[in-house]
Amino acid sequence: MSPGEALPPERELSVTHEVSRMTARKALSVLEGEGLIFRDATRGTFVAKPRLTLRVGSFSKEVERGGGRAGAEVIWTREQPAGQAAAQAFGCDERDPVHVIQRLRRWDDEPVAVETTYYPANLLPGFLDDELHGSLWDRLAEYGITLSTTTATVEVVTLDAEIGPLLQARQGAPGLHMTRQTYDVTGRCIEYAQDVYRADRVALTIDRPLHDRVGDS
Amino acid sequence: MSPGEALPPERELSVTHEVSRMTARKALSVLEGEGLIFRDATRGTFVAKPRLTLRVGSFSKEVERGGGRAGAEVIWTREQPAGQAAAQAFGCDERDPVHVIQRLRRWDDEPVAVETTYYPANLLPGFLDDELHGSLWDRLAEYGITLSTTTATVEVVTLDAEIGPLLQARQGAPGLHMTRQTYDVTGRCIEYAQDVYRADRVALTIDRPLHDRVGDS
DNA sequence: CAGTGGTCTAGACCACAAT
DNA sequence: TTGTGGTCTAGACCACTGT
Repeated sequence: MSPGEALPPERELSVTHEVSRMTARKALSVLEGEGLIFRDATRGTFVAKPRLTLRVGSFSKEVERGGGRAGAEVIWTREQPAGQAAAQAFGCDERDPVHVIQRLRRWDDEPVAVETTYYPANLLPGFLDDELHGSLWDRLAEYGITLSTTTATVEVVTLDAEIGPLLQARQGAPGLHMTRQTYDVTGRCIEYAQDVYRADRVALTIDRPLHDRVGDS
Repeated sequence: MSPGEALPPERELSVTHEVSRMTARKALSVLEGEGLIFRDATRGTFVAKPRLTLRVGSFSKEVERGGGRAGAEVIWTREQPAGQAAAQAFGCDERDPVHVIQRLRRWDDEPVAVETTYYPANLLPGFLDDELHGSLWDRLAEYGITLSTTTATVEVVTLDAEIGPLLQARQGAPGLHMTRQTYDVTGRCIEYAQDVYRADRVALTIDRPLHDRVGDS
């Protein structure tokens, strides 16, 4: 079947396959989790488009498959105390101020990720007052910051009542949670980020030189 | 609650919270997907240990959290025609022979991943005849191969009837599927691998230098 | 209004393990 | 035998949408 094509209604599937509707729904939920189909509460169930493949760090120019238009929409910005997680990343005090930016990342108008990014406020005065729709790394360059390395941790989560609606996914849908820290050439942590991707719509890809630690698969 | 502690039975939860058992099960399934609890069909429901954190592309010496003992158990080995996916990775013909090794990776005796690895057979005569429990990359070094970079793609899958039992997970549990290609210093693809992790038990971490492509977050 | 998926109920039977 | 989770049933009501 082709993307966009409609599947039979759940009630019809349950009759034709001689199972209860709950059982038919469970089977469809597996396909939904795999990203093969999607459901619309009022219209029905449809074949999904293939997953997008994004590079780690989610860079707008670096989408592998699924051509289209990238976009980042600012949901909110805030200046606040760092708190425990960001303070640990930056090696600062929990009360030190940080800039926080939450953005919705789209591909072809389809929401694929919610990105919450933290920066030390003292390094970046006025950072929140200017353009935040484009590349934040380009903005950092304006402050004379040269980035060097990223470390990221990925795990599977369940989309909650806060993130799910932003991604137009139902609560309970599978998500990929990525925690990122980006360092500049002096080894200082400049960026701390928490990204949540729609796991049914996205695959992540990573290039990694093995440099001096070839070793022990 | 502490790891290993038992939760009340589903039937009891459904009474005390005044919901049907199916509804209680659904709530528990969210916690199970998050890796916070696990269920044993005959013993009950228990609080899980924290997830392990593994580094991408490497293993035994590189576990971040969750100290314990790593192990790799060979499930099977095989010499076969490359097939479409491996041929594309190696840039060879689909009929060229490859060595294939499937191993079960454990941490503290707990199965965390199934790893299926492909190597061009002509480069590695006798590769399957020797020790395969330890580091395969060390074995490659014996053939004079120096590895250089890895590229990996990660996506969320549902564990099927083949992989699920190997990981001692029930069918339908969430998994992380990683496709890896490792290249040597001449730019030749040496290793093609398909890994499946228990998503409820594992987080993946990646270090990545940004080198010459700082860009456009 | 009819039709969709989302949710929930109150049962039922199963396999399995411990007692 | 008892108790556990795993599965399934045959309904029900809801919110929402398009006609």
